[in-house]
Amino acid sequence: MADPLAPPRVRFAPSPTGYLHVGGARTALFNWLYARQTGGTFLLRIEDTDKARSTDESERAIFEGLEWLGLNWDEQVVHQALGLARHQRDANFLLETGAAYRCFCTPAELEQLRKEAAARKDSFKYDRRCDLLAPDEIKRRVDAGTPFVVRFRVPHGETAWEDAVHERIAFPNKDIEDFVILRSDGTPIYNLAVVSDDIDMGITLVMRGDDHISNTPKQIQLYRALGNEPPRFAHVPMIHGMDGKKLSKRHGATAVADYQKEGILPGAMVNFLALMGWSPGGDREVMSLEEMIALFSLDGLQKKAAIFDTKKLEWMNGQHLSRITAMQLEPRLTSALLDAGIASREMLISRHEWYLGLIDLLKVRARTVLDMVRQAAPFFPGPIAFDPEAVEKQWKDRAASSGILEAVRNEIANLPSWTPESLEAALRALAEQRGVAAGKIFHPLRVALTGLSVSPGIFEVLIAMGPELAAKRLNDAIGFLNAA
RNA sequence: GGCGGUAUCGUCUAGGGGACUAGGACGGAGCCCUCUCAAGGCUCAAACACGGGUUCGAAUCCCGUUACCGCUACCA
Repeated sequence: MADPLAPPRVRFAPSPTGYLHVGGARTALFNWLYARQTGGTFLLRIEDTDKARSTDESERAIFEGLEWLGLNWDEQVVHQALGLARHQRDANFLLETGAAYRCFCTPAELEQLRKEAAARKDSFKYDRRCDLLAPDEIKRRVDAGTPFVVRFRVPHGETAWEDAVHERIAFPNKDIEDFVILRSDGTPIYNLAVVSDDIDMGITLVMRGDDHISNTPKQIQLYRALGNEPPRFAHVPMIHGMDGKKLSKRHGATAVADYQKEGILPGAMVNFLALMGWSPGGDREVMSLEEMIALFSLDGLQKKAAIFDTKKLEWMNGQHLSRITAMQLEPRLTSALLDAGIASREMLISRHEWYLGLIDLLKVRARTVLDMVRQAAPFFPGPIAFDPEAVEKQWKDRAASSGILEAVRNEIANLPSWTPESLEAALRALAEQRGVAAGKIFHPLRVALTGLSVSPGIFEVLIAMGPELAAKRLNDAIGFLNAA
């Protein structure tokens, strides 16, 4: 920590080897919230030193995921691979200062040593044999072009730090082996690259998953050997699946893009993610991004892994759906509607007021925007399917149902005014006239209009549909019933 | 195996020595509202892993045990 008063600099450092995972998104979110609250800087670094696994597509997926969530980063994106020269310089510096040494052991030899240790039921730790090589022997091998890796010589003692979420964590150095920092091909290993980059980027707080706890003592040693004070560390808990294991594809969707496709709002996703491992205290749950920025605190970070519960995510989404305005929701629903082929852009533009009203009608009882798409279909001209269960339940007696629908069609066709009140009055009167409960009219009518047994209030449905479409839906239903 | 981490309702969590008969939320059960479904309101079931300390007093502090998780690569 160079200057405790300087604004913090934090980073999110994913490796581009897949999609943006919800766990990664959550780590990014915490860093982002911290930076935004403190007036600090949030940086993005792509850890692409593993050429074999890194792809441009995954890098794009990470950008798109973060953008969708609204987690904008400051400054230029850093690509770790571009720091190669500096990584090598740092490794050489450590070699020169004697903090590191060359190791000529081949992977095969190492493998053999591991096997032997396993046979003895010992835990393997590199025995430093190459550190014992005489200087002229080392020179001879280097001159002969023998490949070598660079290993960091872990000093005696203990490495400890005050973690922002765990308090003090300490490792006896004897348990840390002399780890490799530079491969025989001259490329850096993770721990070196991370420390070199974090120093270079001026990172003051490293907030990351707690699966990095055991890397931390190695990194602290590197900071010191490189002549730098280590930053603060905050190790946040993992996110697990419902079975308590690390969240993976087996648990269903783990990519934030999957939730985007399923119609989760970014605000809800971020809100839900924030609550996995963080609590503002009290009973606060549904929050906007702004509220979270204001409330965020390292003190509220949880130590325990959280289990990803999609049920609660959906509930959260429902909450955000009901708080958001039709206007705010419009762009997201529009693209979903277009994708589903339910409406055309022209249709939505030409009846904009009506469209906004429809959104208000639907969003109350939807949990995702995909729910809304499903519920929106009947309000557009395309044909609808009659849900078999709804038919079974509400149109049990086909002839009678058909009769009711015809009566309704005639009744509302001649209505002088087309308002919720006039429609309700007319339909209730019809029920009375036929000597049946109002529900006996409303329910079959709902199936006729929407094909479903679930919809907004029936009069609102009629209004939103308008006389023309409603008549068409009724005729279709009557035709369906008479044909059967 | 070694090392490290964690442990409050099924799940997310509040709690930071007395206010705890352990609070809220999701999910579950039920009731109310009601043309259906949501939303909303109300009610119920549901937890301090175990064992020792420390203390007048422990969910809260300490130590063990157990369970779970992570790391243990020339991956990140």
